[in-house]
Amino acid sequence: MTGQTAISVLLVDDHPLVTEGIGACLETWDNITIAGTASNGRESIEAACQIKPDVILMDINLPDMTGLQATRHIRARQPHSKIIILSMHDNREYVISAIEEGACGYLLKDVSSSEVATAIETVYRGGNYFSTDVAKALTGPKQHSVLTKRETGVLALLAKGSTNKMIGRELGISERTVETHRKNIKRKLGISTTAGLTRYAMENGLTN
Amino acid sequence: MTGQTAISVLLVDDHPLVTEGIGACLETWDNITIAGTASNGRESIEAACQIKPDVILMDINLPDMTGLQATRHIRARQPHSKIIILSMHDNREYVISAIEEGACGYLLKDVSSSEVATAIETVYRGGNYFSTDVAKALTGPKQHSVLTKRETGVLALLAKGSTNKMIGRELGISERTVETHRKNIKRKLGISTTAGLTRYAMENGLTN
DNA sequence: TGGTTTCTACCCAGTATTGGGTATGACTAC
DNA sequence: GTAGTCATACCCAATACTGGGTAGAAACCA
Repeated sequence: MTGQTAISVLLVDDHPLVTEGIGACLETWDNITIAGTASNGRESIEAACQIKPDVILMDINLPDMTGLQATRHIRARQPHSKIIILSMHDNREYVISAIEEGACGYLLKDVSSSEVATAIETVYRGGNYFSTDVAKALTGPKQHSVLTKRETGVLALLAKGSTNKMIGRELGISERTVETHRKNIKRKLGISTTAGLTRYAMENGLTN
Repeated sequence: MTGQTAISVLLVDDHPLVTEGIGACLETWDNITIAGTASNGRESIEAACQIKPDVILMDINLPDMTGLQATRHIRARQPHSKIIILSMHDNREYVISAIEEGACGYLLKDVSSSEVATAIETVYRGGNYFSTDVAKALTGPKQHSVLTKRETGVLALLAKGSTNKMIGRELGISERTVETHRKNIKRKLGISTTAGLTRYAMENGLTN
């Protein structure tokens, strides 16, 4: 610890082992201090408002909501805190949405702890940080984000095993509408079976 | 480090952040030392033969093979090393297979680093260690009814996106029979939808 | 403002799946 | 030699999904 105050960081991940591990790694940096941890979206929002950390390291897969939803809530209540999304799976298709929600950084699963530290420092100083592969994904030849948000939501529930009726109840829309979304998803992806859709969803990280 | 030699541990996970993190946590225990890390199945087998660690902490999801396949190979070449399976996702259905492959422990994603340390010490001393939820799954009322060969075959095709009719043609049996198999599979696994079956098949490596 | 996309919702007829059954021959284990 | 499992196959009625549509309201963009 030098004379200046360290950057306070809030860790959000539902794996205790991961928060503990990243915490242990980051604590070795003099200018970073772990101000707290949270294991789901609701906790992360509460912790962000209480602790008011400089930087939040947010996993994208949380049990109660996605890291992006948590990010939106936190940005609304605690705009001071910079948020870095940490995608432990290889789902890079959220990058655009993450930026839209106000995230300052996006790290893929294959980063080292020193890169995390660099990212924390960068966003703390007001910059943005995206791991190399993410940057490539952004500039690369057109990602197939063909599905709309609603369609993505329907597909995620579909892949979890919900029927059209259940999805309709869950999303507060008619079963007919779900059927329409389902048809459009299949047309857009060129997939005709439920099994195929489930595979697509799993391979693209739409399922937890 | 006391007078006695520390337990040497090999960490296997494709996320550098996870191996670094767990490593940093475990190094705080005097009687545990990280002898090496590997980020895929092939590397883990090589490292196990070279380093001959006392204990191997093996993630179940590796890029080139499953942790169970790696376990089998290592058990054949390096039977001295005790292997603990670490399932960072919630897939506990591998437990039986893990034991069959010769793993000495099985940890679910929601363990703390101290529980990992306990597990390492336990298996090092010749015991077995299963995190509480896993033990529950093993002893619980739920019969781990295994699928027959035919049922497995049907499930694999199902997960590929085939309809009952297509599966019947492919396997040279009646569509009625496929329906029966499908019913039995769903009853055995306690899954009611096609999407659920597809997920199960993918998580259990039936889709190659 | 005006066009486009997104989300919503429905119609219809056809096909597929579901969840109850029953049943028979073959093979396996004790 | 008999009990149990496996693979086969069918019946039936109910439910779910499919693949064509159309169409209005809201949101988004230029």
